[in-house]
Amino acid sequence: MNFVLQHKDPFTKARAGVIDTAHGRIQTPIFMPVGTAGTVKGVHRNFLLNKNDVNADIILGNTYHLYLRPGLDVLQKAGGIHGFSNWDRPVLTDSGGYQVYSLSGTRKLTDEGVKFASHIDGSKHLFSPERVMDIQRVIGADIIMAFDECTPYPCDYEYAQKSMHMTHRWLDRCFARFNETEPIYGHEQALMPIVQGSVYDDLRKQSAEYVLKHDAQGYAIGGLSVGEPHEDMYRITELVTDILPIDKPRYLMGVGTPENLLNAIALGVDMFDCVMPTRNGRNGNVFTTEGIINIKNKQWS
RNA sequence: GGGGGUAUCGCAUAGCGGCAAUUGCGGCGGACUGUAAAUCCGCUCCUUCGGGUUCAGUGGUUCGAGUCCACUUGCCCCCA
Repeated sequence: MNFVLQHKDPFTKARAGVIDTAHGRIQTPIFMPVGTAGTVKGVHRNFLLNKNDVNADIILGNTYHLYLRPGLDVLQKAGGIHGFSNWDRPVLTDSGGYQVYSLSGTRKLTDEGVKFASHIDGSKHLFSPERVMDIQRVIGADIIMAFDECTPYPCDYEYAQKSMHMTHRWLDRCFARFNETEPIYGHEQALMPIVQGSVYDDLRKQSAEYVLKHDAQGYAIGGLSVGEPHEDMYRITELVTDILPIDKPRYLMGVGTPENLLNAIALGVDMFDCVMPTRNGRNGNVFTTEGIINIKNKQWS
């Protein structure tokens, strides 16, 4: 994977660039539709591909969900996520770090990793940083994410700090495993670290500096858009993008609303993903220049 | 013509003597930020919040009837 920064906005920190992957080119800033289990819910494939429609340069998949269903055997036989989903453009897989947060009721967190009780059948599965790297090798996305803990909000300082250090140790283990393994399907995979530290400036600074010790091809900001005030989200985003290298893409995970996207782009973010358009779309919401409308309400039909 | 069944709040259903009355759908409103979400949460007879008026209609039994009885009406089934 290779990133070329093409333009910088003279008035804000916004940038435009190009990411090249084995499965094609991604123009940044980019919004990546979320296709958790290998398909973007509620959006027809043609609509996703057509030049005049979404024309998605890249979509997301999720390690936890794909691992549980269809499972690694099926994925490997299909030639990875690209074969399984019949999608030949780039794919990024989230590591399951978000599920550490969203499935907090059915998992056990230790330094070794996370023991999940499957939301499908209750079966137990240990996700360690090493295991998550191995799984993402089998899934075969072009960009894979480090295993982290997405901290909740609110999150007290002590917990945020402890969690951040654990995420850092996990990051080192992710890179160690990543570096001692090879892609399975012959195309390059890039591993992205994730900055944590909740809404605490000093932790975020520390985390942003820590992840840089790994020479990655892009850096992500996680643990935001989990219910914190927007001003916290923007302040932390700017604090982190100011530390991250100029010549590497920055990925703000889980963001967001149209307004969030524009503001974060102005703060120097290049990549985004969010379930909001697909989930809200399935629930009848449409974002318009006049505001949000609910097309399930009769007045719009 | 003879016999049997049935009627509940837009639709579909529950109800077997203490009921403003179950559930689903529909309708209306809201929520949703690295997807346990085509999900979830309200409201859905009227009300001046005290209460009022309801289960096809009319009458009856009963302290009390959507529930039991009689008749009327509508629909459904079977036999001619």
